[in-house]
Amino acid sequence: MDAGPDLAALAGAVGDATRIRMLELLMEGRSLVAKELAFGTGVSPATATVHLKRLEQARLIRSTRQGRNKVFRLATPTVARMVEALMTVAVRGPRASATPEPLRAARYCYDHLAGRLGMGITDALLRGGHLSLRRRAFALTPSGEDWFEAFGIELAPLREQRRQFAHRCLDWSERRDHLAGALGAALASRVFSLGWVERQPDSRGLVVTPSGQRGLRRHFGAL
Amino acid sequence: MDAGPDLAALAGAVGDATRIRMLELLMEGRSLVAKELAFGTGVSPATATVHLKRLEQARLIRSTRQGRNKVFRLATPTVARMVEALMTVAVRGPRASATPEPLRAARYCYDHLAGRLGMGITDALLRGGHLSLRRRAFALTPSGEDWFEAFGIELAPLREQRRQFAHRCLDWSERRDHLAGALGAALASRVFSLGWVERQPDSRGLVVTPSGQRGLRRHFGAL
DNA sequence: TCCATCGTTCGTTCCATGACGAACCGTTTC
DNA sequence: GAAACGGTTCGTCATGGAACGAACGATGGA
Repeated sequence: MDAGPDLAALAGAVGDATRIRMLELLMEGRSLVAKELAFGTGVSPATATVHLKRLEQARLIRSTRQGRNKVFRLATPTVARMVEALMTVAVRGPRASATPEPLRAARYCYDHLAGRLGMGITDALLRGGHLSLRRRAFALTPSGEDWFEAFGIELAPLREQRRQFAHRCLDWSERRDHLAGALGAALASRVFSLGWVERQPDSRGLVVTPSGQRGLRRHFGAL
Repeated sequence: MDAGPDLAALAGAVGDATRIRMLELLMEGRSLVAKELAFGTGVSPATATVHLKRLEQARLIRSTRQGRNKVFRLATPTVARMVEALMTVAVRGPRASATPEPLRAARYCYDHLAGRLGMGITDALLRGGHLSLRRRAFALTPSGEDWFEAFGIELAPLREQRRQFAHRCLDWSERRDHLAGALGAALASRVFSLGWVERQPDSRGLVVTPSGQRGLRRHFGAL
C-alpha cells in the first residue's frame, strides 16, 4: 500500500540512540575501527558488532578489513547529508543554544570543514572569484584552478574520483552552504597537514592553531 | 560527552515505522486529522494519539483544533526537507527501481510540486529567465514577477509570509532542485485550482488532466 | 610457536514500548 | 436533551531488541 522508498526500514536503522551516535562519530570523516565505535558509544564490542551489522545492511556504512581490524566509514556522501539534515532539525528546540561554541566555530562535517571556519573559507573563495555557484554544486573558475594548485592541491586526481567534485553542503549551525565533495575534502586535508587546524579529542570540533590564524588570514583575509 | 544537537531524541521520534509513515502522509502538504492518520497507518485511534503526541513533542508536527477535530501538519519546511533527505537515502538499494512511476512523474512534496512535473516547471521558469539561481534559494526576476502575476498569483501576500519565499528543494527521484517555499506552494495551489492536476487517492501522486496537458504545454513548453 | 588482540557468535536477561479495547470527555448535530 | 462522533486516557499484554558475558576463530607480533 505504501509508495516510494522504503522509509520504514531506514527509519528503523537510524532510530536508535547507539546507532545514530555511531553515524555521528563517522561524520568526522575518519574511518573508525569497530572497537573505537564501541568505546565511543559506550557499549560492549559484542553489542557494537550487532549495530554495525545492521547499519551496514541498511547501506548506511561500509566496512573494509585491514588485518584483524575492521574499519568503517559512511557509505556515501548522501548519507552524510542525511545526517546533517537530521542535525538541522534537531538543533532547534530548548537546547538549541546549547550547541557548544567550539563546534559552531570549526568542525569536521564528514570529511570537509564546516562551522564558521568552513563558511568563511567558502565565502572567501566565492568573493575572490575562485569558486562560482552552480545549481547543485560549486564550480571552480580558471583563477580558482590556479589558486588551488598554488595552495598545494593537485586537481587532476580529484577529478578522477567518482564522488562529486565540489559539492554544496548545508551547514546546520550556519544554515548556509559550504564547500564539500572531493575538493572540499582535499582542502580540509591540506589545511590539516599544514598544521593550521587540529582535532579536538573525541569530538568533531577543530581548533585553529596560531600558525593557522596567520595562514588563514593571509590566504582568506579576515574570516 | 556528546556534542551538538540532540540527535538521539530526534532519531527516537523518527525511528518507528508508524511514525515515519505519518510524516510521509503529511508530506503531501495536506493537513490531516487524527483519524485519517490513524487509518492511513493502519492503527487504532488510541495508538495514533500516542504517536502524534510524541511527534508533536519532538516538534516535528504541529496541531490545531478545529471543532472536535484535531488537524496536524508538518511543523516547518525544514522537517519536510529532512524527510526528503531520508527518502533520498532510502531510495537506493535493491528496491530503487521499484519507486512507482506515477510518483516519479508528478507528486506533492510537502506543499509544492515535485517529480518530473515539478522539475520541468522549474526548468522552464529558469530557461525563460523568470527565475534565477541564488545561493540557497531561487530569486524572482522582474520578468518573473510579471509572469506570476499574469498566471494569477498575487505576490505581495506571499512576500509577507514568514516562510522562505522561493526555496530550493532537493528531489529524491530527480536528484535536482525544484521550486518550493511560499512561491512554490502558491504555484502548486494555482495549478491545482485550474484543474490541471488532480490528486491520486491515498498517495502523494498527482495526475495531469487533459486540460492540464494543454495548459502546461502552453505555459511551459514541452515538459 | 605462543600469546595478545580484535571481532563475531551464542545464549540469556531484561526493559522499553507499540498495540489494543474499554471507558471517558468534549463538541457537534439532530 | 439525546445521540453520534472524534479524540484522549488508562490498563494490560506481548514482543522486539538492546545489552552483556563467555566462548570461539582469525590475524599479527614477539
